[in-house]
Amino acid sequence: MVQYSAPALDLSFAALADATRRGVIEQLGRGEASISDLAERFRMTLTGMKKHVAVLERAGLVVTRKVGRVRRCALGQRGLAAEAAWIEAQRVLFEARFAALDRVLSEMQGEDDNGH
Amino acid sequence: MVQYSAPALDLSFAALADATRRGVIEQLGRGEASISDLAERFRMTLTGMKKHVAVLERAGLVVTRKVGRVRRCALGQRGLAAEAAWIEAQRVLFEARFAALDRVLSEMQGEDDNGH
DNA sequence: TAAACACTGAACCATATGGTTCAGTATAGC
DNA sequence: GCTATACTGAACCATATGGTTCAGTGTTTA
Repeated sequence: MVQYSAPALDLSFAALADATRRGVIEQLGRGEASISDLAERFRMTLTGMKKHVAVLERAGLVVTRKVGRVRRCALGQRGLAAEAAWIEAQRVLFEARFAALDRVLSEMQGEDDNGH
Repeated sequence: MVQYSAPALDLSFAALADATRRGVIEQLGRGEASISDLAERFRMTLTGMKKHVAVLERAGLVVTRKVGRVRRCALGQRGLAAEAAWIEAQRVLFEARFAALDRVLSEMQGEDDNGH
């Protein structure tokens, strides 16, 4: 594979490409949680959940801190702004292209005025 | 791994988690292209690019059709609406949580009125 | 009809992913 | 101090990913 770099969007979209991790984000949106909390809710071993949290943390979507023997997980400050921005920019293009197509189609249908 | 299902968001976020594929989407936003066009622009073999296009197609982000010996690739009708919606919903929560934190912090700092 | 072109598919490779178990380590509570 | 709790790390497994090469297949075009 020979990965030379893993820019922010690579990491965050990859992090979002898993239903469990999206669930974790939704969950943390309702409040902090420990690894145990999350592991129980998503029916998974502690080790498995810790890996998911590590992926989210590496992507900057989640932050954690150790409090006694418990690791508390919370949403990261960075949020999803960059991801939202990229998607919005593309959405505009998607829609622009189909709007253009629609115009062409309606011109082809609009037989009351003659094209040149 | 034992993947039981691959819902739409899994496929599309996974598709977006690669810089080449995001580049292909941006490119197709400026017009249709053949596999050869894309392979050349992204310095890759035809076979490699075809795989990327297949991933985008499976995610519903791109559609292709064969015209003679050329495969023409274009943005898919579905667009990125579902992905944008999920991200926006989470962004609201991210921001709500930090807004709440900010309120707590500024209350702690606002020493002109006494807390109870 | 022969040659060039555009793609396609199979096989291969190295590494990543999503899980597990098992054996620790550090902290909390009786 | 002992025990239960909460996590951590290493090792393992099956499959997926991101590329490649090589050998076709179907289409143009001269």
